[in-house]
Amino acid sequence: MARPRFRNLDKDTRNQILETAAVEFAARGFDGTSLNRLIEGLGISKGSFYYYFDDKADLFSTVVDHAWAVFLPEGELDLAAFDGENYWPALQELMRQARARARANPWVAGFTRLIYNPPDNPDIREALDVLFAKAREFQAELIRRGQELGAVRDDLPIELLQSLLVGADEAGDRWFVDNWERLGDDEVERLFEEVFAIFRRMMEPPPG
Amino acid sequence: MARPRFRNLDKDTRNQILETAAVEFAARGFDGTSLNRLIEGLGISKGSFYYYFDDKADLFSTVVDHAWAVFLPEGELDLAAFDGENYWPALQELMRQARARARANPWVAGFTRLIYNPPDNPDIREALDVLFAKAREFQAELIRRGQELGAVRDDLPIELLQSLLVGADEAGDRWFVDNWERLGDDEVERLFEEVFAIFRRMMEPPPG
DNA sequence: GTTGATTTAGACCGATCGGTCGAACCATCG
DNA sequence: CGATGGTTCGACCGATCGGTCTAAATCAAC
Repeated sequence: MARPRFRNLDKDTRNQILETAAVEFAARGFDGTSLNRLIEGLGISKGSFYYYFDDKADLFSTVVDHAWAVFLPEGELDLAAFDGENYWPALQELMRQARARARANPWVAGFTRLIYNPPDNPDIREALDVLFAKAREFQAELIRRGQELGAVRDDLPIELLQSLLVGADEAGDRWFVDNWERLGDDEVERLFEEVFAIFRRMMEPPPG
Repeated sequence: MARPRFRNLDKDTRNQILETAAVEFAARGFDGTSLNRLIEGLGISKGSFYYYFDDKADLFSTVVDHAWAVFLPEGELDLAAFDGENYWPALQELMRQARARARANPWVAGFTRLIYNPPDNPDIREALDVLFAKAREFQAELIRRGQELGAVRDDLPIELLQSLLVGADEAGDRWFVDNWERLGDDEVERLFEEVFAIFRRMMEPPPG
């Protein structure tokens, strides 16, 4: 994690550093991101960078925390408030917000892909593992709550169902982000409802 | 593409080079793969490597062609033979074979992810673009044939439906490959049929 | 203005990268 | 045997990498 003095910088400066680094890490991965080019792009010197961060891995860890804050839905999530009546609408609203965040921070989608090709550096692997374990647990809680309510099928290994859903969801996110401008908000909303209906049919107990 | 003399090598030697390179490229990407370490692992010298390949990009292109051969189903695919009766069983069989290939060549799954973080090298970008354009077109043809037969819904942009399906399919592939050993062939087959039923419900016109 | 702590700057380091090149090796000829 | 053409080898090159370090700039307190 960044040295304490990092907090002394302007909030804008801190944000610019973390966002720029996040975009670069998301696009090129940890090893693929050049620290030299990054700080040159930011207009800060090497000495300054190492004054605020221990090393490249330290910057990455800080960015991971930043990414997690963006990934999480706003406000606390009260699973107990989900009941048989509102489970599907509440889930749909969560996904709608997630899609909005994905559009506002397109690098987050790139970040999620880092887990598949982790670098050798063990600190980085651990930071990614922790991040994605949290994300997976969050998704799994939503699914399990649906199973408790009888809304979601429980005849498949939950990891399998979760994999299918997350895979489809990430692909859908990508498609919506890529085509949002062309389609306009209304068409996106209409298609999003269709897509959510597909997700719901994936999750519900199969007919027959 | 590799120099013509590459064909003079034993088929085993050629395969070992291409498979080892494929695994490495799939795991670390183009830029992340070290040519020095690769040839050291293969036990060949730098001089020998450059005797058969123009450069690293040339090796990559050759590997891409190799990957495409593995990705494609065996034998020719006759879309006209798909009719309303056998569309779903035929599609299921195609997916079953794809899953078997994914298990036998796990690096192919890693290869498909390269498209999301392409390196700067324009030759590599083009090789990847061509490869994935072929793959997408192949998938799209299957979907369009289903639409002609009235089996598959056509009220969504086909690229959206295709994205969702491919995203879920790749995630499912990954899960099956990771858990195959633990589950055994029979359980994998049972779960695969459940998963295909999910894909079918994603593709069919929605009820109601 | 002087002092001392904080912050910035960039020259420099060893390691590794992809790629070049000339020498050596080796089989097949006359 | 020597000559020849195909093949292998590894030292070497410039570029770039992440990281170190010292000196200068800046700021606050008196």
